[in-house]
Amino acid sequence: MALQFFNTLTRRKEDFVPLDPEGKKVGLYTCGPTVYNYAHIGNLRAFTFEDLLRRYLEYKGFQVKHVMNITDVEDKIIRTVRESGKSLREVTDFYTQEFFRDLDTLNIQRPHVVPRATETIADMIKLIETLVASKHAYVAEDRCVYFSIKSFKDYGKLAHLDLENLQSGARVAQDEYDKEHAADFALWKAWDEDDGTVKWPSPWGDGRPGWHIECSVMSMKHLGETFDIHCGGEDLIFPHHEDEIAQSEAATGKPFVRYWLHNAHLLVDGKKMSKSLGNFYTLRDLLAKGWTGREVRYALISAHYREQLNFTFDGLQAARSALQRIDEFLLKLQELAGAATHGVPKAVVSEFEAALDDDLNISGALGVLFEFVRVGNKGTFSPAGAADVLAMWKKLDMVLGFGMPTKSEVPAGVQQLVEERQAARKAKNFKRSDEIRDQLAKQGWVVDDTPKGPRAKRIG
RNA sequence: GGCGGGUUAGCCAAGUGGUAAGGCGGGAGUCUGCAAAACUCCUAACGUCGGUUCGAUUCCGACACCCGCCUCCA
Repeated sequence: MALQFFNTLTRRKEDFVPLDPEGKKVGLYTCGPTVYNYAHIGNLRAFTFEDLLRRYLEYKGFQVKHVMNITDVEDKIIRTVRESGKSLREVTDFYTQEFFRDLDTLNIQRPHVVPRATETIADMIKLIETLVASKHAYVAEDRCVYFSIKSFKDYGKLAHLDLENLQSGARVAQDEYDKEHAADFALWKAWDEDDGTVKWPSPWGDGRPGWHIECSVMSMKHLGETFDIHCGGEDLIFPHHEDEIAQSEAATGKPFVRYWLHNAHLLVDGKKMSKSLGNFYTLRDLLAKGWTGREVRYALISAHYREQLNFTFDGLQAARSALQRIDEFLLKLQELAGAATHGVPKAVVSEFEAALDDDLNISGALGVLFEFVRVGNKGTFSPAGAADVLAMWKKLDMVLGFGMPTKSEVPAGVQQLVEERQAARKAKNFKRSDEIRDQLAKQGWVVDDTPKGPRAKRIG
């Protein structure tokens, strides 16, 4: 079966065929963070989904050029700047760095190009000038430049909205009476006092770019006027991505993006994450509670990206146990030298791929792997067979990013106690052996007595 | 009000017009001095009411409940 993605634009699954005539290169743009605070696990779900997408594309042999923006000028950032007394750059540099640290913790691959909004302002002004010249945009009384949605006949094609419905339901900010249409959106925001020192010169006076224009400009700059895939959370469908389409296509006259992929949000304990409910978590919160990056990665990645994910600590515990099951299997293979050859069933790889080909059905793919683990645990492997399986798993892990387990290094002191305990057991001095076990536990080590002798493992 | 998604065992979560993967949990067993870990086996499910059909959890239509977007938001 061909690789298929659910395209928000058409609301159906479509075969994925890249723009590249040779079918090799893929342009991927993922909406990046607004760097005014630490990322929360809801944000990180989007980035783990996008990581799975990119890894699978690469696994399938595509050459992916992955671009992700950093939004480093925006209302909330300006507020943080004002309140902290720091410079814009100090604030955004700090949270950008922390953001990438989170990505590393979750083993998310870094994008190839990470443009910052504030470094792309000249290009944004150029695009806005084009839109003003072609009457798709106008300068209002308030000195802001707005995009005129009436000038773009396809407006609403992504979100499946029409203009009348937009007006009836939407709350319209009171200070937006300068606009010709309530849903017209700012391309350029005129400076006001609250902005402090945050401003750039433009043909329309000092100010700063609107949010939507950033993504249009940064994506087209690095991927071309039409590119393959654009991702983001489902909340971005409207207005953000709708507006990107409008301004980009109005400016270039070409289709902007071919496949739009959006991930559903996550809930925590069945409720929308919010600070007031006390169910708001950043990655560092979870790390502080003793969870690891890969456990969080597993929990975030193991449900289909278009389904709402209910994040719970029970779920994290399930992720931990599931990973332990995988680790035990792989560690066993690493140590094993059995009699019969088992070999790698070809079906595993093809079924794994078939699941992911179907709009990244990760649950199905993991199901295939666990099925294999169960069958594999029953069989025995020759050294060559075990090596084959490990090689296969390593390849599949390019997609999953869980990493291969390694035996924990046992310090000499610990190893000595383990041996002492084993000697005591041999001598049937169980009182002594249990004492040593307690002693090891205090040092953070647990001993498993396997048929092949004791094995020390670090706790946690 | 408009647009969209969901409802599968105790929990999480795939999928299918012919009674349904997987993970976690639970139970039993193997192993062990006892444990622990591991492994094996077992366990249990398609919101309600209609319709189409030889047959529906799967298609269609209602209903109920949940959730998202429509406003900064992954």
